[in-house]
Amino acid sequence: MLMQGQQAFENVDLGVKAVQGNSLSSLFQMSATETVEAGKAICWEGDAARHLFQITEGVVRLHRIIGDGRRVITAFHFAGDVVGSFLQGDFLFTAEAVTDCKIRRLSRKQFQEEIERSELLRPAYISLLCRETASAHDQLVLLSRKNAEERLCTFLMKLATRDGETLHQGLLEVPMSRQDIADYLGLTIETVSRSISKLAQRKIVIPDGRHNLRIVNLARLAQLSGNVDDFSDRTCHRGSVH
Amino acid sequence: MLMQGQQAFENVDLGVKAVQGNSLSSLFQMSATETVEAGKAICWEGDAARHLFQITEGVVRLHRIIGDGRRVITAFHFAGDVVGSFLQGDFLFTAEAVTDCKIRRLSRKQFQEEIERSELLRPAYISLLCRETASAHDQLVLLSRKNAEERLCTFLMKLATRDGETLHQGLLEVPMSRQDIADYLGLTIETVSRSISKLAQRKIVIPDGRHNLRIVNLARLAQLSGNVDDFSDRTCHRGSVH
DNA sequence: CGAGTTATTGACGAGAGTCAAACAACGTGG
DNA sequence: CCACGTTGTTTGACTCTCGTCAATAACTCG
Repeated sequence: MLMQGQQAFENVDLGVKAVQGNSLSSLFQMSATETVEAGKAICWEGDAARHLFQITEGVVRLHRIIGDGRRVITAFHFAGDVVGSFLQGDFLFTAEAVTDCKIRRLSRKQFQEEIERSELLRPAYISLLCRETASAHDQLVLLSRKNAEERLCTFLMKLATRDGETLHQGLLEVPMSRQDIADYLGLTIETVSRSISKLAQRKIVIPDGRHNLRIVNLARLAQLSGNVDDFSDRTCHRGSVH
Repeated sequence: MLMQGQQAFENVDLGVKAVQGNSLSSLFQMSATETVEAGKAICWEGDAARHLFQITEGVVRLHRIIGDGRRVITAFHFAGDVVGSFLQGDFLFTAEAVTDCKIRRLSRKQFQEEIERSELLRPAYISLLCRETASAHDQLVLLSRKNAEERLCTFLMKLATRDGETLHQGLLEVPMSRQDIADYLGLTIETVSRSISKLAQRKIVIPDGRHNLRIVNLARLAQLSGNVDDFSDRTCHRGSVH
């Protein structure tokens, strides 16, 4: 669901986090960069989806609210990702900045015209849609059949191995709050917290403040994620933290 | 995730269940019809996805197996639906016939060429992909935050209100087994069974054999499905049993 | 440094899973 | 057409994971 853009990236690291490279990115190049403060919304569920967004910096969460206020985070998106690619009418989610973000905006009309026009962009767009769907299916599996620990490990694995993420001595930044993680994994904040504590006890990770985790044993984390052939090819090319 | 094809359908009821109408269907017209016995596989997870399929008759389930044999059904597909639209490399699921089926097959290569060629088919295809993703997100919400009863009611609602389904005096055919339903809803067979029994006690549905349910109180079912504005527009145009 | 927020930990309970037995539906063959 | 075996479903008793509620601790920011 996220990192969608990234498999196609050339990802030349430009010192800072590299963002360019995805051919769809070129569409957003000419748009002005907007700044979104952490916690602020980018768009609202139910509103007409008149724009798509590309994140050039920061992390964004997409969520839906059901009935009595239960919140579901359907995806996290990172620098380089496009938000709203699969919308046809209204926004099906509210997008909010997890951290301070920089984004670019493109009208859906223009986006569609450009896609229609360009023989090059079209396959890139279709490919993106396909990967979004595939990612959503991965998340279905997680929510359907994995226990709390497996969910958390899957999440951390994806964060740790996502393109554009480089772990310096295993240090992983986790920008989202426990509540965000819980709502993404279909758990409660307490269960997320306990699961992290258990991993810490077993010396698989070492928490460092709220938003940093030192990954001591990535291989073990992969095993615990409950994926069939953990940490082999699959974990990599299936990619997406989504 | 499923019924994807159907929103675009004109769905003229031809006495039997109508299947034609979706513009993508035209692609499969020239292919020979194959017969697949109930329980038999149409394609396997991990194999190269060389074909797409259209179901012309019957019901199909898509599933993935995780680690120690846990099965997740990611979607059910019905007559008119296209299976495999969002694949790029390998099949990400095994497709099996729930009932005896008739299907048509089209090579992915040819499909892609035709899509590229036709100004008409392309938006239809993109639209299909978008709806697949949107449907997957609906299922994320279900698996993430709904309890057993809500899951079951959501499922029955979608079955009952899906395009191409006409309830005669509330009689709903449920072709899939309890195990299928359980694996689709992220529950066990026992929990599904108990949930149905409870709905029956409350006279909301009346079971009739294994594969029939008389829906006595559709409105109540909608309320219990835990969707915000149940049974109003949303339930309908969001559609998809998926 | 201190108020407010976010995270951790513990005690407890509920909802769904597990195991096992009884039961109903279906298909086959006599 | 009915007996019988097979398979799928229902129901009950029990267990366990995760959710709930509540208290404490850690971080953040003015």
